[in-house]
This record gives sequence, structure tokens and C-alpha cells, in this order.
Amino acid sequence: MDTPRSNFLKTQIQADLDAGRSDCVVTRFPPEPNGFLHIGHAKSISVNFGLAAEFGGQCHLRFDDTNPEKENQIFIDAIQEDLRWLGYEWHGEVRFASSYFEQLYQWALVLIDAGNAYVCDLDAEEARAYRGTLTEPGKDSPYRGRTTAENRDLFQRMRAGEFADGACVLRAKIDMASPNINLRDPILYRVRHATHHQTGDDWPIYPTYDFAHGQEDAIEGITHSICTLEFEDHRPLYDWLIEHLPVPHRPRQIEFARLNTSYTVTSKRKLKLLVDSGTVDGWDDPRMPTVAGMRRRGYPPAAIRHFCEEVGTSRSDGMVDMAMLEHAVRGHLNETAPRAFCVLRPLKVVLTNVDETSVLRIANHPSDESLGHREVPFGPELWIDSDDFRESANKKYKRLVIGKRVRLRGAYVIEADRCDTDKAGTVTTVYCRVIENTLGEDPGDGVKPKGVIHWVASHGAATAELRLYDRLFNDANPGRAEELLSVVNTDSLATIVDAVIEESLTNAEPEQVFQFEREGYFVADRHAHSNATPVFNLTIGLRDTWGGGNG
RNA sequence: UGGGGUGUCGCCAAGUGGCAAGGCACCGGGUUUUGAUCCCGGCAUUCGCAGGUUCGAAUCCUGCCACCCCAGCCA
Repeated sequence: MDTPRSNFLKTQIQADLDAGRSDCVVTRFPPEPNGFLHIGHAKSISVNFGLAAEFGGQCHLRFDDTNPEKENQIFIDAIQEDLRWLGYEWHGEVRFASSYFEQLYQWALVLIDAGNAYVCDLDAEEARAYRGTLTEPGKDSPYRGRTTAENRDLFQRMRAGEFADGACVLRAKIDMASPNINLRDPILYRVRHATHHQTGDDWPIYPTYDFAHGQEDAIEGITHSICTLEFEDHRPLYDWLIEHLPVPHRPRQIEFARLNTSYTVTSKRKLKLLVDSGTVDGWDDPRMPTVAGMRRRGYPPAAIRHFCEEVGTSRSDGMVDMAMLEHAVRGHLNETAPRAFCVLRPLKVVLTNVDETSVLRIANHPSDESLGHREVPFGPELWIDSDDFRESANKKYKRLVIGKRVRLRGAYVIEADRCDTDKAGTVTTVYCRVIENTLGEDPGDGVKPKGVIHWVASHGAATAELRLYDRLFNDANPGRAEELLSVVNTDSLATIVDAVIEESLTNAEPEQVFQFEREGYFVADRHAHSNATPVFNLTIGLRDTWGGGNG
């Protein structure tokens, strides 16, 4: 269903295939297990898994776990769950950079033996000073001239745990005057006496991203290592390491622009701030752009995948309109969500010429009969939305007005005669008459109803809690704000505790999405919903093109 | 003012010398027992700017301009 579209990644991979530089396509999604997946990751996942699928190749899931102090098993589990939920299946076992630590260590020795790496005792601050600046070249470290034997001995002792954290590092010997700062003798290993979630206390030293990533790709036979633009400057180093090491395969790194979506932030620090400040309910709050958040919000995984594909893949920075994601969500839900009735602001209607209850059979979807029908109780007293009634209104108002007719969706046409109001002037009850023979037919007298409204019979109803979500930020580009919390939309959540739902909805399963007719799509909350205490989250409202403000 | 990138409709984005796809948004009109969906139609004489090459340029050349990334023992 997703129309294949051209992008530079496909073009270049096809060129590699045609030229014989590659004979298959193997990609990988390499998250560091230090946080939850978000919409940006979903894009990367879509790109990597999509490319593999399109070219008949495979995509690996590899945890880039080279920094134990920031990582956690919790994220390893959560990421796998999110990936599966999104609908992707990685090839083979889950991989870990940490399972290549011994090989990486051996290759570091190869670099040392060839005079391409050395142990440097400069501390972090000194190293920064020696590195130079963007416009000035760096200076050689005083330890750059150590002999191969000395470097080998020192590095082996680093590995043996003889040095304290930060005491020394292993560096590649490239060029301290390179205009590309990544080539100014980059650090390959650092000493870190930390327990690793996978390797325990086996290692007192850990490879850096630069030393690990390309080699991991080579080990796994990754043909195309797709990453984001900020790694472009690292490519020369990526290639340098591959060239100087006896790796079994030569992967190619290609960068693309990360996805930015309006009205959202994806920085780990900022997402954490939202959680820690209590602005949201947690990492899976329905307003969060995390995969878990979108799941709890009721976004179909297929819609997220479709959106990632529709948005395209390029090398130019930009910000995609959130409306595009919402369009994808509505599109999928319109086709798949069963319809049901829910009255958000209950107003009592008494049908003065009805005195018996009955049951109506109503289609669950206006155009897809496979979704079947449901039985909906009908009777002399019902609830309609208070917004759907006015004592008087102009002809643009297509709902219930005294002296006028409206159709009860799936049921009869009624006409309002009068209403009761309390001392504040608020309407409390509307008295109407059912027009004879209007079930499935227009009134015989030719007077057509002004519109169609939804309803729930009071004798066949239940109460539900509704959580109405709106965008989390007032600023389209919240990531740019100096103070993130100053641009949060304080009205991003409105709770209705006494909405009225038709009784069939009490059988909803957590995570099941419905379209509450004329209102929007709602999902039974993963955590709070139960048949006894129904709780629905607003996934997304129906598109509202009603220009008229009054009536 | 070092290096690396990017500039095509309000937002994404195809296009790779032959006469500007598509989607989102928006604006009209039609259908409709959801003011939804669906359907039809409109929406860049112009591709950051200025020159040049060519019969012909968004695509090639030159020079500008704007924006993004890089000085973690993070990834």
C-alpha cells in the first residue's frame, strides 16, 4: 500500500549493486540502550528495515552498548518490545557491540603494532587543549612518540585494570593538524571501571563509538551503514579504521537527515525533563513522541510506518508538519476502527411519544461490512451532547433546535418541542417526539432533518473517563526554546469523568481503538482501562471543517 | 574567519541537460443517516541569488548569500 518512492539512499544502493560493489544488502538498526525509542528512531528503523526489505536483504538489531555507565537492561527490553510493536522483525539474534569486545581489543593491538595507535596520558582537559580549535591545528601529544612495545605493554595493562578511570586512553595516530577534528588522533579506548549490563566486570576499558561502530558493521557484514548527518565528519575516520584493520568486510556509511516533527522534541534530555518535572505522566504518556507514548495514544503502528515512508528520506534538514502524522493516523483508523457512540457532555432528552425500550442493530462501519453490526439499546430517555442542542439557531447549525428535526444516527428522526432550564439558564432536559416510520427512511411528510447526531439511551449506558489530549507545546519548534517548560501547552490534557458510552463499549479490550462518531478516535487505555472502569484516551479528533462559528 | 553539509510551492519531497511528480496544509464544488470518509477541481512560467556555457539548465561552470553539523575519555 505504501507507494515506493525514490530517494538518494535507494539510488546509491542500487548503484552499488549494479557496479558490483555489493552483492546483497545488509543494514542494521543500532540503538544505544540508554533511553526509549521515539518518532525519530521510528524513522531510522523504517529506513533501515525498509531498505533491507526492498532489496531482499536483511536488517540486524544491534545494541551499541559501549558506554555501560549510561546504559541499562531495561532499555534493551523496552526497545525490543517497541520494535516488535512497530511491526519489524530483525534478522537472526539480537546483537551486541559488547559481544565483539575481545575482537575489538585484538584489533586495537593490530593498530598499535603497526604504529597506528598509542597510549596517551593526557587528561581530558589537556587533551582538549592539545586538540586545537576549529580554526587552529592541534599539537602532538607528548606521548605520541611512545614505542610500539611500550604502547603494547601499556594498553595490555589498561586492559588488565592497572589504571584508574581517566588515567590514560588509546588514541589513533593520524594527524593533529587535520582540518577535520575527528582525525586529530581520536580516542579509541578509555578506562572505565564500570560494571557492564552484558559483560559484567570483564572489562575495565571500553571502546569509543568511533572505534567500535565501523568494526561492528564489518563483523556483521553490514553493506550499508545508514546513520544521521552529524556523523558525516566521522566517515573519514570510519573508513580509515576499516582500511587499517584486517576486517572481514568493508561496509559503507551513508548519512541522511534525521526526522524532525513540529510541536515535538526528541532530545533525550528534554524528554526526561518532561517526565521528571511531572509535565507528563511518564515515558509512555500519550502526549510523548516516544513509541510507547504513541502506542498508548492509540496510533496504529501501520500509520507510523506509513508516515515515515511518506515523509521521504533526504539530506536536507527540515521539520515535518505534525499534521502529516495525524493524517496517516486518521487514514488508518478511518478504515479499521469500529464506530460507537459516546456522549462527552451529556444532556437528557425525553422522547414523549416513546414508552418502550427496544434494540437497534447498527453497523460498526459505514463502508466496511466485515466489521459487522452491534445491538444498541433505544428507549424513551436518552443522552445527547449538550453541544448538539440549541433553543434556537441559524440555518447553518445542523443539529437539534426547538421546532426542528434531527436524525439520531442509526435510529429515528426526532423533533424538539421544548426544554427545561435551571435557574442559571442551562438547559437540563429537552422534550422531543419521534417522527413515525423514520427508521432507515426519511420522514413521510417530506420535512427533512437538519443533521445527524449521536446518542446513548440512558437505560443502556455506562460511564467512562475520557482523557482528551492536545499538542504538548504551544511552539511549533519547542526544541529551540531556551526554557522548554515555558512553551508547554498547559491545556494539553482535559479529563472528562462522566462521559456516557453505549454498553457495547464496556467490552472493549485495552488498546482497542474506536471511532466515537462525530467526535474522534479513542483508545482504551493500556493501563487504566477495565470493563468495570472504562478509560479512553483521545487518539485524534475527526477532521473538523465546519467553518461556521455560531448558529 | 578551518572542515563537512544543505538550499525545488506554507511544510515534506521527486527530478541527475530537453521544457517542474506526489503527499500534507489550504481554497472551491459534489456525494453522504458521522459538519467524518469519499469524489472532482484549484494551488511553483519557476527551482537561494547573480553571472556564464548550451539550440535548450532546477540539473553543467563561476562567484556570492543563507542555514545546519564538528573542538565528549557521548552516541
